[in-house]
Parts: sequence; C-alpha cells; structure tokens
Amino acid sequence: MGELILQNIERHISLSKDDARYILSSFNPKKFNKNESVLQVGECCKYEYFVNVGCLRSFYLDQNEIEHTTMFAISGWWTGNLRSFVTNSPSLFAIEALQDTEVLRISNPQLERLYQKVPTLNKFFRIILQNNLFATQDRVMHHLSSSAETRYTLFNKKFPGLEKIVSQKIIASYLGITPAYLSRLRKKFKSAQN
Amino acid sequence: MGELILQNIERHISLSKDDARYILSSFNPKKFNKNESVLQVGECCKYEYFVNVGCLRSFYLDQNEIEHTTMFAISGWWTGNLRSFVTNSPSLFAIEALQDTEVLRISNPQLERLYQKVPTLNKFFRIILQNNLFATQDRVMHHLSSSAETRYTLFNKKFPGLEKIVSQKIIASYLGITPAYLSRLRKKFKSAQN
DNA sequence: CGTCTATTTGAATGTACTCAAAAGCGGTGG
DNA sequence: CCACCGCTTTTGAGTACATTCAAATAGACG
Repeated sequence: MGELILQNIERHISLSKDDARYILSSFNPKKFNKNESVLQVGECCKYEYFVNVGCLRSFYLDQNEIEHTTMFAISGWWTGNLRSFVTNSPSLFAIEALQDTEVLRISNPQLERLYQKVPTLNKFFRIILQNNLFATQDRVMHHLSSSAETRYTLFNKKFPGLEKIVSQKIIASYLGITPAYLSRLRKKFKSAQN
Repeated sequence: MGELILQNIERHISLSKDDARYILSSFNPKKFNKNESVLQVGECCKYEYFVNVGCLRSFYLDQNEIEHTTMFAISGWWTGNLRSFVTNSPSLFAIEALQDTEVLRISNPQLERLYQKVPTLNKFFRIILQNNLFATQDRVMHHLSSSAETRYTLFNKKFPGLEKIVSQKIIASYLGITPAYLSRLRKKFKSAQN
C-alpha cells in the first residue's frame, strides 16, 4: 500500500526502517470516486496529497467563468494547494478526481510532527517544492514560446495515455485553448498521420 | 549597505546581532553596469543574488531565436537560476543588468556554511522558494486567463515605474507579445486617457 | 553628426475564438 | 435492453486578437 510513497521519498533521501514506518503512519489513506471533489474553492486546503492510483486535477474559474486546469496529478505525484495549506487561507482553485483515485494525505500538524521525528524530510519536501517550481517555470516558458499545436504535442509526451482518460474539454482547459479548437487540432493531426 | 537584505530576511525570521553580522559577511557585494551580463546561457549559476539597487532581468531565446523575459528583479528582490544553482547544470537562460545595479551575492558553499551557522535560514529560504513558486503559479494563471491588454495593465501595477526604465521591446518579451503590438496597445491607452 | 537600434504605423495574414447547429456518446430509468 | 436526456465533440461561418513584413520616424550613444 505504501510502497510507492516510500520509493518516491527514497529517490531523494534515505530512510531507516523506523523512519519509513513512522512516515507511513503519518499519512491517511483516502479514496475518491470519479468526479468527486477533493478540495473546493474557498475551502482551506488541510492536506497535501500523494496519488497512489488514479488522477486528480486542479482548476479554477476565471472572471469570465471559464475553467482553467492548472495541473494533473497522476500516480506517484504530489498535489494540493500549498499556498492555502501553509497560510491557512481559502483556496483559489479546486481539486477533483478524474478517475477513481486512491491517495495518501497528510495534515499540517501531522507534517510538523513528522518533521520533528524525521528531520531529513525537510530536505525531501524542499526538493519537491523546488521541482514544483521548476515545472511551473517550464510551463511559463512553454506558454511564452509555443503555439497551441506544440503545447498539445508536449502534453501528450508529458502525460502519455492521459488523453484517452480525460475529456477533451479538460485537456483544452489545460492547454489554454477552447475545446472546439482542440477538436480541429486533433483532426489535423489525424489526417497528417495518414 | 546591508540593511535592505537584513530587513528582507527579518520579515520572515528573527536574527540575533551575531547572526546578522555573519549573514552579511557571507554575501559579496558586486556591481554590474547597465547592459552587463550577470549570467550567460550555458554557464553554471554559481550565485544567488539579492538586488540592493537597480534592476536585473532573466531571459532566454526560444527555438525561433525570439527573446522571452521570464522575470525582473528590482531592489529588494532575489534572483538567480535556482535550478542551475542547485543541480550545478548549465543555465538555460541568461541574466543581465537593465541599469547600473548593486547586488549582494552568495555562492553555494557559502550558503551551506551559512545554513550550518544560522539554521533558521533554512526556513527563510524555504519561504522565498515558496513565494517564488506562488508568483510563478500566478503568472501561469494570468497567462491562461487574460488578454495581452490586461497583462499589460497588470505589469504596470506590479512593476510601477519600470515601464519608464525598460525598453518596450523587453516589456513585450515579458508579456509574451511583439513590440509592434505593444506599441499599438500603448497608443490605444493614451488616446483613451484623453 | 552619423550610425545603430527602437518605435511607430500600415497592410496583409494567421491563429485561435465565438456562436450555433448537428452529431456522438454515456449513463439512467423504464 | 432500449430510449431518452444531458453533456461532449464536431463542424461551418464569421470575427477578433495578435503577428509578420516593411518602411518611415524617432532616439540613444559614441
């Protein structure tokens, strides 16, 4: 059950058997059904989530009520709203399950206790934070320098298979284009393959 | 000379006189002339920079040789290429001075020593890292949901006065539009004011 | 003062959007 | 198991935002 998260952590720091046991005991397993809400806009994000099985997505509505997907979290990824989590402020975006999903989640007090017991986790979460920053920076750069078509092909490289699972509407909202336009792009790609 | 950086750090953590002195001694002051290069593409980023006076910008060239500005760092801001700094890898982007600029910079070994002496700085830099992430996330969201015109007005709110200092070409490269189009936007704004 | 680069502006173009209608698809209940 | 409902996808036609290219003008700097 907890192998994946331990593997994930041990990619960056090494853990004793005891550490590993304590870490696992600090996380609570939880299941979400497809389309179930994990976090709602305006709610405080009480947990950070590690996805074991399934897929979560973060999204928000802009001033024109248009939905934008900011990230997907598939198996082996961390997600949540860090800003809301650390500052105890209402979340500006929502998180929902795109499939039946199993996560391990940890609350802020649990995390604090965990830092006390296993101080090297400070380093681990700093690295996770850094990687998150780098990924977000990449996304900015990619948006600045690439057309919708290029962003679409990169999406498929970055999340292979997700295209089959996630509705086109949602993929479009991640790419920053309309579903109608994504439909046209796909058509173009299909005809180019033949 | 070092008041600004100490002020900046003490916004998040408290420092003893000794800590403060040791911190200051770990940073090297350096000046860059207007248009001087701070970091070149392909070079390893050996320092993190705190801007005392002036303005730095980070930018890269995309596959079509088009320049994109990823961030400005004005007085009181931190900059550098963290990815290159921590992984010791060649930088994908460059940093240059837009004005005569005075910085305090710190190398990786110096920073490590500093963490030993003043462990609470771990917390400080984690907060800086977090804020960086939040700012970058905001930028992604803003790009997804706003037109060039809106982005331009927000730029002016976020960096008041910078418009007068920085060439339009560079501002356009930050906004993700062409200089020609920014010129048209500005014209429109001017005529709207009368 | 001359040179070099940045800015402005016009005309034509392209990328992506809007609106609307039709077709497809998935889940639910009879 | 099929029929229906609601939502997603497709597609056409028209449009808007932003770009390209080029030429003229303005500004900066040695």
